[in-house]
This record gives sequence, structure tokens and C-alpha cells, in this order.
Amino acid sequence: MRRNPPLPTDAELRLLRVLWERGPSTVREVQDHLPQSDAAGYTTVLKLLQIMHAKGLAVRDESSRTHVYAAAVPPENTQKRLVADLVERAFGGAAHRLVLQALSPELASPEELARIRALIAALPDSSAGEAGGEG
Amino acid sequence: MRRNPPLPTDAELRLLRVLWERGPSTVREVQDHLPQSDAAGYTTVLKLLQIMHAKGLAVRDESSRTHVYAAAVPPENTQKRLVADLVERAFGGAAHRLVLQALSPELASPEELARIRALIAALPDSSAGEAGGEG
DNA sequence: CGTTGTTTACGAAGCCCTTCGTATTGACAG
DNA sequence: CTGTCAATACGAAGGGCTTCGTAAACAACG
Repeated sequence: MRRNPPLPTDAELRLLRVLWERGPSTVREVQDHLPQSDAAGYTTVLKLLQIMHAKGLAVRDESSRTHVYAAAVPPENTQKRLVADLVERAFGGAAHRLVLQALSPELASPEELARIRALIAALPDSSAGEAGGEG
Repeated sequence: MRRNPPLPTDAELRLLRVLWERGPSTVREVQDHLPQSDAAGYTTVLKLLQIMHAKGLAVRDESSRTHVYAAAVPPENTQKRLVADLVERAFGGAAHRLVLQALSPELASPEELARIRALIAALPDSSAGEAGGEG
């Protein structure tokens, strides 16, 4: 167990997304609900879940013969750390530059832009003051 | 050569950031300007630059004995693709969810939030929202 | 010409991720 | 008990990334 599990790898993240959506699931259930583009053999999924269990990314209930796995990390926390990691590696820590790229039309549809506007508008403390810009 | 070079790996991105900041540089210059946390041996940097050259991530001028390398990809384009990749892998394509995580206080300082507000405010007006694309 | 120092080129080792094959265990029907 | 089916555990192969050691090419100097 780890208090601070490491960032999930690529394949781990794929399984994590299934667990986040479905909640606790057996190996077979996870395998069956993988998007077709991420299809993998049964033992591959099993092995991955075992690794995730060892890393602290997943917990499992062994009370029945068929183990039931669940995500040990909440999606928001993990996603936030993934974003922080990219901000650091690609933007030297400047989060606003990442947002700038995310706003480009190829990435954000008009609908998503509208949602983003709503997010900004809903932020607490809209007028900080010292930075000078008025809201 | 590739018209569409692949995404840079972790170590490649580190060198790319030096090239983006400094412009065309020799192997030694790149090595000398790596942040201390990313220090690497001379031949490591050389090998990496050769690989980046083969992948189309860097170009080089061989007119003098000491080759001069330069980034073959602009920062914005590369950063955008890195962001798109993460949006796909971690958020199922929902860019606004990535932005939401980027807005969290751990990632964006108040000053950066102000900049982000400014970015949003400067966007072309899409007040029509979902149905309202004008043509 | 030989020496010295710098640069490029090549190859290989070590590590991690991903995938799967095989063996073992357990439950259950006949 | 015995055979069958599903699930777990284990190990290993294959590939990519990262790092570096070593050799070869080249220039400059005495």
C-alpha cells in the first residue's frame, strides 16, 4: 500500500477509467467493458490489475473466489496530477499556457468553450485586485 | 524525415525546451543549458539529439565539424498535441475537464488564474453556444 | 609527423511497460 | 472421487526509452 500511489501508466489508466465508470468490478467485467480500441486478453487485464493493486492504484475484495477490484484513487485527484505532470514537463509550470493550448479549436469545440466560460465564471474570488485586471 | 513527427518522449522534450529557448545550439550548448535537475552526460545528449534528428523532431546543420541542432517542430504545435494526447487518454476527449483540473489552486496561482481569465475574455465571441454556429 | 583534445558514431546494458503462455487452485456436477 | 470450467498466480518475452562506454574522425599545435 502507498499513501501516495504513483501516476498510472498508459495501460493502467485505461483500466482505471473503466473502474471509475463502473465502480467495483471483476477482471472479466473490466475486460468486457474496455473500449474496443483498448481490447486486451484476459490474463493481461488480470496482470495489470494485480500490478495496480501492488502499486496502490487499486484495491480488491478477496472475500469471494472471484476477486473484485476497485479504483483506490479518485478520478479528479489522479487527473489533476496528470495535468500537473504535463504542465511541469511541457510548460515549465505555467498552467495558463496549457489552458491556452486547450482552448484551440482543434481541442475544444464551441460547446466545450461555452462550458469553460461557465467554469471560469463560477470560480470563487473573481476580482483579486493586485494583478490589476478588472473582472 | 517525417512530415508528422511523433510526440517527443520525456527526455526529448527536455532537450526540445532548451532548443526552443536558445534557438540553434551545439550539443555542448544544449548540455550546458539543461536545468540542473535534468543533467545528463555529453554523449547522452548527443545520442538523444541524433535520435530526434532521425525522428524529425530536430534538424541539424552539418556545414561545420561541430553540428548545430535546432528544433524542427514549433513549441505551440507540439504542446498542443501533448495536451490533446492527455485529453484523450485521461478525459476521454473532454477538454473542458482538463481545464477544470488546471484551474485548481494547486496548479494555477491567482496570477495565473487572472491570465486565464484574460485568455477567455480575449476569445472570439461564441455566445451563441451549441446550435449557433454562424457560417 | 605525433600528441592532445574535441566531436561524432555506434553498440549495448538496464529499466520499465505491456502482453501473454502456462501452471495451479478452487468449485461444482455427475 | 473424477473430470471440467473458471479464476488466480507466476514467469518470461518483446519493445521502447535512457544512459553511457568506447572507438573512430578531425583539427590544431609543437
